[in-house]
Amino acid sequence: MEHTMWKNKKSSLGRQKIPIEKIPKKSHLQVTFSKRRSGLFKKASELCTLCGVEIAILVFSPADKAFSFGHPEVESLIDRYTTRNPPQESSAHHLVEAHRNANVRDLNMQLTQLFNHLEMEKKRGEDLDHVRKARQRQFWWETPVDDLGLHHLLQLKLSIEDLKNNIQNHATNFILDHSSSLLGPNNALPPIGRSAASSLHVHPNAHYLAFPTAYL
Amino acid sequence: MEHTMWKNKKSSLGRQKIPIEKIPKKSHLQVTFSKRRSGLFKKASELCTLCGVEIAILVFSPADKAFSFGHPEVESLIDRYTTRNPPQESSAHHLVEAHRNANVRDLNMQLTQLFNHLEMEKKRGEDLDHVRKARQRQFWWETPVDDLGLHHLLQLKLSIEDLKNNIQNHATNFILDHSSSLLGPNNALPPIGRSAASSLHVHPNAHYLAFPTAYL
DNA sequence: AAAACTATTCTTAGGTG
DNA sequence: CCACCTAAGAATAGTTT
Repeated sequence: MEHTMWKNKKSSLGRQKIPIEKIPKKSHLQVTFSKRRSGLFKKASELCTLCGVEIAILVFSPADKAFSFGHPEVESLIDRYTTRNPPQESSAHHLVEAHRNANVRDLNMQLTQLFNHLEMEKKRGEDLDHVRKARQRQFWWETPVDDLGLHHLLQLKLSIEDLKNNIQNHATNFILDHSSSLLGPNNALPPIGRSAASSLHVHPNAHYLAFPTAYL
Repeated sequence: MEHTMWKNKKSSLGRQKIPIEKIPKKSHLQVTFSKRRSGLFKKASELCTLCGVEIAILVFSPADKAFSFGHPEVESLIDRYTTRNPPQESSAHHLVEAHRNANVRDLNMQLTQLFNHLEMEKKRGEDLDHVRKARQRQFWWETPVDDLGLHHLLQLKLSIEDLKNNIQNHATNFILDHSSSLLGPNNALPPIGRSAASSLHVHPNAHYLAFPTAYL
């Protein structure tokens, strides 16, 4: 049977050392990606178990496919993360002050960028977490996260752009008309912060907003 | 010098197998957490380099300290993830439907300008990052994000967050006041979305940003 | 394209300074 | 806390089925 089993020829050279740099061969890269990804997720799960920590991992392949690992759940951990790196907001009356003489352009500019981060603030809708919770059960790290209705996303994107313009409009009018007063305590409005942008981002990788971390 | 070198006593038993379950001893757990966390981040970084993928990792310790790894950046990856998993859009959608017809056109113009500005900011950031990258090739995940020095962008971020709250408040009032009606012929805004355009849709080079690690 | 197989490299538990 | 050490255990590159 063995064509080359003469004497002690090894059936495999075993693991070879490879340089940590981009793998040129595409097929090879794909295999490595697969293996190492699951290795990474396994390590993560072990760390979760051993140390009782919570971990979320997001991976975007070169083809822009998304994979994720999350214990207990990606969504809730993202929420926690974004909550902790708080946008450091000012108080409501400060806002009124700031925008009393804001013009349309400023609003527009900020509004557009707002949408890049709007997702981060939609965490009020925790209802969703419950829905998702049921989905992943065992070997959660093996679940590809990718398949979503692109259709739906595009639709949503349009809606949001419309919304953006409308809000702009009304905000302008509002400011002009009642150029003072009327801002109650913030935080009154869960619903609007809930919108999603499209999968076709307006920002490739956009501005680099980083907050220095100061945990606890 | 060797206190226990008598005969062939081994100086170490080497790695012992441990069960994958919560480590009971707290001090021990902390050490393992430290070691394995950096191991995990190293694996992630290797995967990034080898396969050209983008990865974000969030870790919350039992003491609720946050650690993160991000290539190119945690925030932008989170953004991408949440964008692709649209949480839900009921309320926003209603709002959108309610205000289909706005004076889209001049907003359009402004937004176009806006995007140009954004491009500039982005380039600035990339340039800065390029410098950084040249400086630090290895172990970039250990690089604190604080010295990014994108003062301008941080400032911008603040205004965004301010505006966000402002808009929310305005929207709240608006919704309360005109809680229905207002429908009209739609008139979408092709230019501003420029989603399909994607002229700068590939991130040429990543940014090596990570958050400094805190201690348990 | 996925699973099995190996030989090798890599990671890390346990210890010391 | 960190860096280093040792050697056992794990992960995996390359190959085969």
